[in-house]
Amino acid sequence: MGRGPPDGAAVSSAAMNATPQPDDEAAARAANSRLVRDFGLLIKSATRLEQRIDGELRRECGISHTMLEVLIRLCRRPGEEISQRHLADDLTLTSGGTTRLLDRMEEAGLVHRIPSPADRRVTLVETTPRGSEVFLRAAAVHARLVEKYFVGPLTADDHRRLTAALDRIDTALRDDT
Amino acid sequence: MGRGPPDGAAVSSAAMNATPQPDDEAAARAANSRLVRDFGLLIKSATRLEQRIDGELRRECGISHTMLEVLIRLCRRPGEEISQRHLADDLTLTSGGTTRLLDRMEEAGLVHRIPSPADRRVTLVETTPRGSEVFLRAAAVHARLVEKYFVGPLTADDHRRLTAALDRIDTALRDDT
DNA sequence: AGGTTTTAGTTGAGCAATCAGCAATTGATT
DNA sequence: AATCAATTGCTGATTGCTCAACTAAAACCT
Repeated sequence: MGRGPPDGAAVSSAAMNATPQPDDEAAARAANSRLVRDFGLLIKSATRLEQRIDGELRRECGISHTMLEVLIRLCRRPGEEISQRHLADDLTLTSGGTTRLLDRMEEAGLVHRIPSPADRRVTLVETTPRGSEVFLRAAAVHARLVEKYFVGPLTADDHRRLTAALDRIDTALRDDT
Repeated sequence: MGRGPPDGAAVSSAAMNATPQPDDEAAARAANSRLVRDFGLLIKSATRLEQRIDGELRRECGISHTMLEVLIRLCRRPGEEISQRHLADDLTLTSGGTTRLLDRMEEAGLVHRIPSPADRRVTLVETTPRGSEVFLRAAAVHARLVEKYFVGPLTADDHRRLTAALDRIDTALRDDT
């Protein structure tokens, strides 16, 4: 009653399809490749993780995970000038997406925009006091979830190696184009 | 003219905000936490990776990464009965999302739906010959990218450990509700 | 100077997902 | 056998992004 197919029965329906294409075998081989599965796992677990934290943040703090990422960057070094462009690059968003994200955050009273005195094209983004406050609550939720799903299942060594590996992957991605 | 703030100047604008809230310091501390950054890296690198492969697949094969994930599952064990529900769970999609995803794939001639003879609520999904064919081309693109960004930057040992770690994370996520 | 090219941000249109609500079918309870 | 609960897939409305076209400002050439 385990996971594997019970050998014969399940295969019957597709066998009626016509001549068993030579493609089918090749496709089955490709689909069962180790790398394909591993890669899928990376994407899937990251997606699940983000969905989980996003849902929890929305429920408990009323902000999305993306908004939290913005607040993280704005709170990191208070007073540092951060432009929309900079945020867009850092968050892997387009400039248009960033515009509207900040529209929503501004409307929610979490940030405000200030035209840069040095360059009249750029607008700088700052947290409001309310932004910092919401961020603190969100950070607590975040910490709890990270603890549970990211730290809990891993040894300290695993964690260190995982981070290092991701960092190399991320660097490779950024360096290319 | 480097990256870091030139010490005094950048801080001035925020300092005018009012009384320096005690929150600000706490927020800065939280934002600089090691875990926050590591977690962000996981999400970000996975996102970038998926965007990259998604774009390449669309350009070269005309399908999205999500569609590829569907084809992988349908080709893995040809003849195995796979319901929409099963796909939805496996892809971390809602049933509504799956319905429309399969609508598009059916329209593109990649899959077709068959009502299950055993349970008239469920509809089964199969690849068409064209689906297998497209999958083969997509798998080649996929393999090239996985090789470049997932295998290239890592040693074999890193890769093995990374996968194991992700598997534990994914399991923890699934086991919890 | 003066004209071209690049960069920052906004906007309209479109896409792919979500959520919430629905009908049909099945299984369980009495 | 009749009801009630749970499950499957579909649909309208909404969300949050992308892409492409646009304006304004700055940087770069001769």
